[in-house]
Amino acid sequence: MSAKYEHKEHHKDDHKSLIQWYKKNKRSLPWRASKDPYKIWLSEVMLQQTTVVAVIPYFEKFLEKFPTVQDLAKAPEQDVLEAWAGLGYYSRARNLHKAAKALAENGFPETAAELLELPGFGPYTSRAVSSIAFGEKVGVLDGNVIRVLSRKYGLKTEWWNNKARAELQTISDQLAAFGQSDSLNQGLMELGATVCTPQKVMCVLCPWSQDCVARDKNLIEKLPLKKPRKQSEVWVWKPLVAIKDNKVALIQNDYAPFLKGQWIFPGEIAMEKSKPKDYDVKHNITHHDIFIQITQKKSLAGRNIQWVNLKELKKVNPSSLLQKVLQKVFQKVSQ
DNA sequence: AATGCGGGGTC
DNA sequence: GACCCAGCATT
Repeated sequence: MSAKYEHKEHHKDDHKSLIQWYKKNKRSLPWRASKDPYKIWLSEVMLQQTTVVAVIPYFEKFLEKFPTVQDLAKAPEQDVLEAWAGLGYYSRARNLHKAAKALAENGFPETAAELLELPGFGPYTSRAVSSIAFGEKVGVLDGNVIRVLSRKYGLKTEWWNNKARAELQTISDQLAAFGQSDSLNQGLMELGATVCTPQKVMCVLCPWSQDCVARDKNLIEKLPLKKPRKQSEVWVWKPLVAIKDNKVALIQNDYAPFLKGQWIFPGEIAMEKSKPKDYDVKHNITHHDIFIQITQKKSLAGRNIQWVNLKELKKVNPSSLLQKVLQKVFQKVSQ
């Protein structure tokens, strides 16, 4: 054990104060009303890169459509994607569906190690489901937990590096090992989401504020360390948009550096030094800043073209990029 | 180890 | 409008 953790030994009741705080202050959220592993899992996957506010309506609707893991397993993938449309990161939905097929058959394994074998279950989701639904004494490590632990114990951990990240995982595991790992893990995340936030930190509400290294040493703004970022690139995309009989012409993307292999409008794309003066729509995919200049066509020919009904578009490609472009096209028409 | 995947929030 | 955010799969 490194010297860094010895600090922690001085505060052996950290887990108790956090759990007590969580039980008193937790928000009432739809997925907290149940111990059903399916619902816990669904919420964790939806919450992976999305905010609580955005997730709630999707979560409710999704469960109306697919009330059990068996319902999800037997649904066509396109229906699952449609229910996910707007949430982003659509491979999450595809993997959710794949895993549902295995889970519907055999039921949920109750340990993180077993869950980890399933598609879409990484270290975080496996531990979240096993601890929250089944009480396994394993700690979670997500962005919230990284922030809380880095500050509380004053750790300058380069958490994006796997080896360094393992140190934080160890601390989280140690806290969970005391018991009530469900409340402990959710407490860590709740604290990070509501009190120990990236900005406007509310230490006055924190159960750990009396013994927080970052607070003592005025390091709140410095921790956690920031991951170095890849510089963003400016791309100008000139899609050809042809609409006929409520159908739109798409090709399988072999020319743009984003959404590879997915059905998008045909057209041209180029990387530029700076953003163009005129554009119709702007979209962002990771480090691609995409400036879109739309060309409307009366017709389009080519053997690779697929004409997709506008009502079915979200099933073929749920990305909001296409929705944004079409919205602009209809806006132009009505002007 | 590095890259791709999207949408939303903040200032 | 510029900048920030992060879990999982793939390569």
